[in-house]
Amino acid sequence: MAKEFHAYIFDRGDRIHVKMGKTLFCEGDPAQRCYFVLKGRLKLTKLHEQGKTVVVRYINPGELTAAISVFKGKSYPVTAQAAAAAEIIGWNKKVMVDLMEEFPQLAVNMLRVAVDRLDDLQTRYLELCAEQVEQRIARALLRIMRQSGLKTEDGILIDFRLSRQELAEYTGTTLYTVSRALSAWEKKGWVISGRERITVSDPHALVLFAENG
Amino acid sequence: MAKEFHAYIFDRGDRIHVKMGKTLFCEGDPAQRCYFVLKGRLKLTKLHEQGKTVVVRYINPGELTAAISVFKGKSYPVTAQAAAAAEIIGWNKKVMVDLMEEFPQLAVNMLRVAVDRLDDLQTRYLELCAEQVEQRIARALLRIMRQSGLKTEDGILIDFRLSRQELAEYTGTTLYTVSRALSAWEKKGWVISGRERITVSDPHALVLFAENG
DNA sequence: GAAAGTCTTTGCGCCTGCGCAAAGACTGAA
DNA sequence: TTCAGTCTTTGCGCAGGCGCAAAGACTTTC
Repeated sequence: MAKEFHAYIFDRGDRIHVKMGKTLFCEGDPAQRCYFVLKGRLKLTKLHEQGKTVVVRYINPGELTAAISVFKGKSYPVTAQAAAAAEIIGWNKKVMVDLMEEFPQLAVNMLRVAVDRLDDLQTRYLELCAEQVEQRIARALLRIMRQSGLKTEDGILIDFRLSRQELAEYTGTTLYTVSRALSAWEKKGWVISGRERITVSDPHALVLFAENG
Repeated sequence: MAKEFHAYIFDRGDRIHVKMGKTLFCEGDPAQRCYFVLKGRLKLTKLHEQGKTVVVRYINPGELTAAISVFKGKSYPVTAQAAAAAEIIGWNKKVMVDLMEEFPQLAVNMLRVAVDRLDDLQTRYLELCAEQVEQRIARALLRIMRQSGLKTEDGILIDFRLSRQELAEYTGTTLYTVSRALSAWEKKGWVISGRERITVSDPHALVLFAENG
C-alpha cells in the first residue's frame, strides 16, 4: 500500500484531540465511529455490575479501535478513555463502509486485528486462570513496557501515567497487592517506581520471575 | 443464502467423525484445516506452561472453528477435543481460500464470528476478574445450559458429559470447589447432579444467584 | 459379576490475597 | 507557597478458596 493510499484514507476521517483522562466513547453507546490512534494512548475498560472496573486493553499509536463494533453495527462493548493526551482520527460509519468497498484490503486488515486481539485475550485469560497474582502483575508490566517503553539511563520507563489502581484493573487484582509487589521489586532492584510512573530497571529478572513464579 | 449454496460448500469439504475424547487438532500445530460442527461438541483448551489446562470455549453444532487461524496462516492457538462424539466437516486451507474468493459473504461471516468470540471472551474476562468463584460457576453452568440444554421433567439437562474437572477448567477454579458448589446447590434444590451429568432444576434461582452473588 | 478405573465427595489445615485504615508523599492549582 | 486533592505505602486481621487425602459411587471391561 502506497503512502498516498494512507493519506487518502486519513483525509476522509476527522482529526480529534482527546485530553488525558477524557472519555472518547462509552460502553453501551451505539457504535457510530471508529478510531485510529496517531499519538497518545487509549485505555479500554469494561464495567462490572458490582462497580468494579477492568482494563481490557490499551490502544497504542498505530492501532485501530472500535472498527469491529461499527462494522457489526452494535453498541461499543467497552469504554475508551485517553491514558495520555491523544491525537486520533475518527471515521463515521458511512465513510468507513464506503472506504471498505473502495479498498477491500481494509476488511482483511480488520479481520487480522480481530484475530490478534482474540489471541491476546485468550492468552491473558489463561494467565488469569493459571497464574499467581504477582506473576500476572510482572507479565502485565512487561507487556506494557514492550509497547510503551522508553529507554533511559535507569532502565526502561513506561511513557505514560500508570497508577497502581490501573495496573490492578489490568491484572485482575487490587491496588494494595500491586503496591506491595512493586515495593518488593524495588527493594530487589528490578524496578524504580514513583507516583503513576514506573521504570523497569532489570527487565531480565522480571521476565524470569514472570515465567517461573 | 439458498440451500444449494450450503450444500455446495459442504460438498467441498470432508466429512469427519471424532469419537468422544479424541483430539481433532493440537495447540501449536500449523493450522491447515478449519472445521464446522454438524453434531456433537468440541472443547477448545489451552495449556499453561505449569501444566494447568483452561477451557477456552465449547463449539456447538452449527458453529465454525479454526477458520480464523487458517485464514491467518499461523498455528492453532488452542487444542480441540470432542466433548461428545462429533460429526464434522473439514476444509483444507486451499479449498477455504477458493471458497472465500467465490463467495465473499463467507469472509464477512468469519469476521462476525471473530467479533462474537471476542465479545464473549471479554465478558468472561470481566467476570473472572470481578466475581467470586461460586458466582462464576453459576454463570458458566447457565451459559452451557442455554447452549446445550435439553428439557426433561426434572429440569434442563446438559446433554453431554461434563465433569467437575472440566467445569473447573472452564471457570478458572478447582474441581473441589466446583464439587462443593454443586453439592450445596443440590441441597437447595437448584440442580440435580450425577457423574458427569448435571440437570438444572431451578434455573431462575441460579440466575438470581449468578447476578447478585 | 468382579475387578479395575475413573469421577466425586468432604473433612481439615493452610496460605494467598483482600480490604480497611491511617499516615505519608507527591502534584497541581490558586 | 500553601492547601486541597489524589496517589501510595504498610500494618493488621480475616476469609475465600486451594490442595491433600481417603473414602465412596458409578462405569466399563473382561
